[in-house]
Amino acid sequence: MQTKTTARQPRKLAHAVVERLSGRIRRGEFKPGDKLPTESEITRAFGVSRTVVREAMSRLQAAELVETRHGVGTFVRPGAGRAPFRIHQVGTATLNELIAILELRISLEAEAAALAAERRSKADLATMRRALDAFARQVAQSKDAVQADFRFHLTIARATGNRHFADLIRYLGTMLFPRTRVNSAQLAGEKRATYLNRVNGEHEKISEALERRAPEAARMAMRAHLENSRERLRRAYRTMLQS
Amino acid sequence: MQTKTTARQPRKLAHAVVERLSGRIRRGEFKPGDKLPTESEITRAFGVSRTVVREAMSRLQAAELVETRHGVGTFVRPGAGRAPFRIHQVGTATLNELIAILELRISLEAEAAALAAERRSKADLATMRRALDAFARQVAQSKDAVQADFRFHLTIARATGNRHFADLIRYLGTMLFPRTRVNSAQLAGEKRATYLNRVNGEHEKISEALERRAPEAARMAMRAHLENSRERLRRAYRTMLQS
DNA sequence: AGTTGTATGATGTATGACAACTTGGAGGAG
DNA sequence: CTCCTCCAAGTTGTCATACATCATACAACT
Repeated sequence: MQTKTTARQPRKLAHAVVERLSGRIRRGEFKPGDKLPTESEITRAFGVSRTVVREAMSRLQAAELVETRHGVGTFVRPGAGRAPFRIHQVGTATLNELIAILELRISLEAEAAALAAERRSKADLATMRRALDAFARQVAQSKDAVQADFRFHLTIARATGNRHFADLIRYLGTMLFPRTRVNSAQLAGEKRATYLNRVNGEHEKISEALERRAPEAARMAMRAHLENSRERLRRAYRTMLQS
Repeated sequence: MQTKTTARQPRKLAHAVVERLSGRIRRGEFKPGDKLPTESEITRAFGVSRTVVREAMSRLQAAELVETRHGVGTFVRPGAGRAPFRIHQVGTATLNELIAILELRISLEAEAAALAAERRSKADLATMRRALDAFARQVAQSKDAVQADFRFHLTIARATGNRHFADLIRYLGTMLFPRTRVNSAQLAGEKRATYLNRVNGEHEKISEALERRAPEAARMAMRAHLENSRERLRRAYRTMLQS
């Protein structure tokens, strides 16, 4: 009963159906808005059971390639084929991977700081202030102030008025969060405190530039802050390898 | 038989199961590496058929929250809950939306140009040259040289050696491609030619900076190029509204 | 001890039936 | 003739059952 087309790899039939259908969508054989064949038609065409077809449909839906309306059919969604941006890190967090992501952050946050300096509202300054205070408080309690740190950066991104900056920076943040925490955990006692205080000082410089509505100063301060971060990262890894 | 928990909205049972399971995963009740209950257990727990459970599983897989191994079970993937970055534009392409995306591009490509000026290989210069030639050729044939334009920018992104720059810029490019084409189609004849020649000149300036390994010059040239793009966009929309 | 066989439980697929929903058109009321 | 109602056909959503395939643990055999 089964056709020879996919007989080689009988495991994951649904996967094969997904591949072929999504291929035809991306290739433009099914254009956005088109109604693609009914489940029973696909069943006949591919020689698989409806179970498999439904599983495949489910995946296409999850990929936001199609949209199915109960009792009507499934349709190709407008803007199909645009894969979202994602960072495919290959498990191992190499130093180079982290630095690559940091380069992206430098690029984005430097510009974001400049834009925010022009556009920030008083409310933005207030939430920024709260983040900075929380940071200082956490440092005093010998905690890793990672959350407050992130909130500070995110507030600046939001102050640009361009939500894409905030979205992207948050995404990048979630990517390298677990690791930065590990890194700061490497340091202990005195060193850790001085390190965090220096970070705090850099944050204050950025904040000050935003208050003064000084775009170029903000850009430079943010760039310096993140480049210092990069250097700290390099050093941390070197000492880690030596121990 | 059915529990009251989701009886209100009997449509999309699978969706409900997905919500509850993904919620428990994000909430940390199921940690990465954990094996979550078998399909029959979930069937009993939620009072739905195995069909629904499998549909839910399928979506969780597609979302890369879990991974199922045949004959063993389904496990929570490490790094679950990190949604990829995507631009949620709501159909209508307002001017502000396009400018917001362009701001991102400015931020990224300016830095990319600077990095590429330091790191570019001779091969990079060659492919850049090819893109520029193709651009000029297309302009001579009165075609919209969008593809060649994009290839030029993408080559620079790749020359940074940081693949994330290339990935992101390509993503942004696919976002605003259809529209830029529309815009350049607005212009006709003489104006279009002078416009494209000016773009070509700006490209050449960037290229020259990359050859000279002059990071700051490359950064400024790229920034000027894209800011000009932004102004052209503003003008095009203004004239469009008047007609 | 080391290998093989087998039992068990898990996911993958097939099949048939019915429920819920949408749409379009037949048929009656005005 | 027009409009409304209602139903019938077609499609997706859900259920139930059975069997196939895979992975693992443990018993049995050499």
